[in-house]
Amino acid sequence: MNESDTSLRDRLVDAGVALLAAEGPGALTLREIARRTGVSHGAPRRYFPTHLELLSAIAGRGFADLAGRVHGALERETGGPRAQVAALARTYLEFALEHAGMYELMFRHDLLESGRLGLRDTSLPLFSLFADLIGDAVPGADARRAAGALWAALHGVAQLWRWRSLQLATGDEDFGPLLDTVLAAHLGPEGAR
Amino acid sequence: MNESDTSLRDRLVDAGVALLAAEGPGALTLREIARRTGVSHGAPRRYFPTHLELLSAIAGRGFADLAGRVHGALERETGGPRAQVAALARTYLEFALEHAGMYELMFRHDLLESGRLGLRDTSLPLFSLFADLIGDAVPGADARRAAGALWAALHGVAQLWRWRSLQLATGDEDFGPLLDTVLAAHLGPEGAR
DNA sequence: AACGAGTGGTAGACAGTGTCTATGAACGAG
DNA sequence: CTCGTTCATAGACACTGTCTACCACTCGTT
Repeated sequence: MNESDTSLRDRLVDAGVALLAAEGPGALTLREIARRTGVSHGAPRRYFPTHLELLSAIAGRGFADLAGRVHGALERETGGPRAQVAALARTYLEFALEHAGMYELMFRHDLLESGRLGLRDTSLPLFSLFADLIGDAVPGADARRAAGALWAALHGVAQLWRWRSLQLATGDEDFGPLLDTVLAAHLGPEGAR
Repeated sequence: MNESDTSLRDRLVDAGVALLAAEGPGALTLREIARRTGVSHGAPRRYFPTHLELLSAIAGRGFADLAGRVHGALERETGGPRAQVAALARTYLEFALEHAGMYELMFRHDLLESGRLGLRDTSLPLFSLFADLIGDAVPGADARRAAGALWAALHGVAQLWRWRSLQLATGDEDFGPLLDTVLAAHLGPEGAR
């Protein structure tokens, strides 16, 4: 038995992540995940008493992944706060678009037990980091409010872009110009500090 | 028979809208809608061959309702383009928060047959109107892009606010200040024109 | 060494879902 | 009167999430 050296719990989440990437959140049936893991449909119940908890564990992988990418991008970008915010924003958007299914799941609060399971513990510190950067990048403003506004804008772009509404509305085919517009609006024009 | 003078088609959508307001998108089962309309579970099929089409018809009511409110708000507000954009934004957000279930459904593209069914015919003109206003309010910018950015921000605020993430992040309990932040970012500070 | 208790997974049942199909009632046109 | 057409009913099917009874296995205790 060389595949049970990783626990069934992890293998279920692995299968879920793969299935999510391949077919989207709608395909994340409990039974299909069990099937792909090679166990019976009742097996997941021992580790995830309910479907929501399994989905939440899968989404947790997404939050951790996103946090890792953001931190990586911030370490790579050393051009001052404004450039760091821009890098963070671009990373966030790229994640949302490249991992569309995962991103969708992460914000389907009806599928996740929102309160529990460290989602808060993963994304709140990330937001605080974001707010600190914004505070440095645009010194005058209320940092938390400004960060909330920019985050909302990014989330909105991610969502509406994936649904192709923004391409239709703006005529763009790349999200770069729109992202620049958003950043300029929230951080001031590019040259400023 | 005094309730069949409105067609079954309309009664189904009515029941769906009511159910949506009462219990959210998850409760919008074909069979439950049929039950509440007082017909068998197979009856809707004649008017809505698939579940998605019924849901799309329900969402269509939402788009029409939103468009009506926006036009009403614009007629009521006569203080120039910037004030009109602000009124539109506030109306949009209030709709999203007061009709949370409907708004959620309207942007669940996995439940709607996005292309078809005049959603495009309802919301694209609305967006063009929006872009024109923006063009008047902030004359320098690319109107479509600026409108797209602001729309995305509004959508993001609506979504994250409902999910209570923004309250948690900003500490606010009313979305007013955050909305002002968003508007100031995209339209310039309040006094300007 | 033998046993009893957990642990971890199986398999079947149940109510509920969306879709499909066969059936039947009502009704207007010829 | 009869034939078609329209509209709704009812049952079946495969599938879902949850629940429960069962069983194989391991491990610590006596």
